[in-house]
Amino acid sequence: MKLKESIVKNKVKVARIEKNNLTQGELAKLVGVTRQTMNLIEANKYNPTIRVCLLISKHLERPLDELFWLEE
Amino acid sequence: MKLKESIVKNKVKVARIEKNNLTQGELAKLVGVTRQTMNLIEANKYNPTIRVCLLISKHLERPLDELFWLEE
DNA sequence: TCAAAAAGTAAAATATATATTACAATATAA
DNA sequence: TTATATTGTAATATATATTTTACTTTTTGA
Repeated sequence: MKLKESIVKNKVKVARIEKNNLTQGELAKLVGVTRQTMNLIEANKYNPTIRVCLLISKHLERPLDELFWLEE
Repeated sequence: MKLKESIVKNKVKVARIEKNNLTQGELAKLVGVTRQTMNLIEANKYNPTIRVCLLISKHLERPLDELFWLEE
């Protein structure tokens, strides 16, 4: 069975900058992933796990539903 | 770099039953995953992707933040 | 300007989410 | 009861999230 085609979009980059001007590297470290992973997430290049998303949400102090959504 | 140890918990099962008494199989089909995947998610056996979570959220009409959270 | 920091990106390796198949255990309805 | 639907679970295979390493491009501050 195949997943629906819907694509996940996010506003992590905006929220990260609004949060103390964090760098990608700093946020990645807080969350516990590599900077490259954070970079790809911000660029909507893939589909992170809910644990990573919850940690991003926690450190940026923004609700999940505000940070991530389905496009189309 | 290793992920923090925090574990993702969810209340998909409760929300699924509250939503028209959906079965695991029916929800899985709506979301586009197998029943086994849905079963493992409900049992907190692993860490689904944000896309699957967003699709669950959509079909159960519950916000992500209400369905999934970090424990400890 | 210019140097340093931050961000973008890519290839190969690894870890793990998800599928597939199959069967056992439990709930439900007749 | 008993048959059937639903749920729990397990082994193996596959797809993809994430890491590692490394380099280029862009931004920023002196």
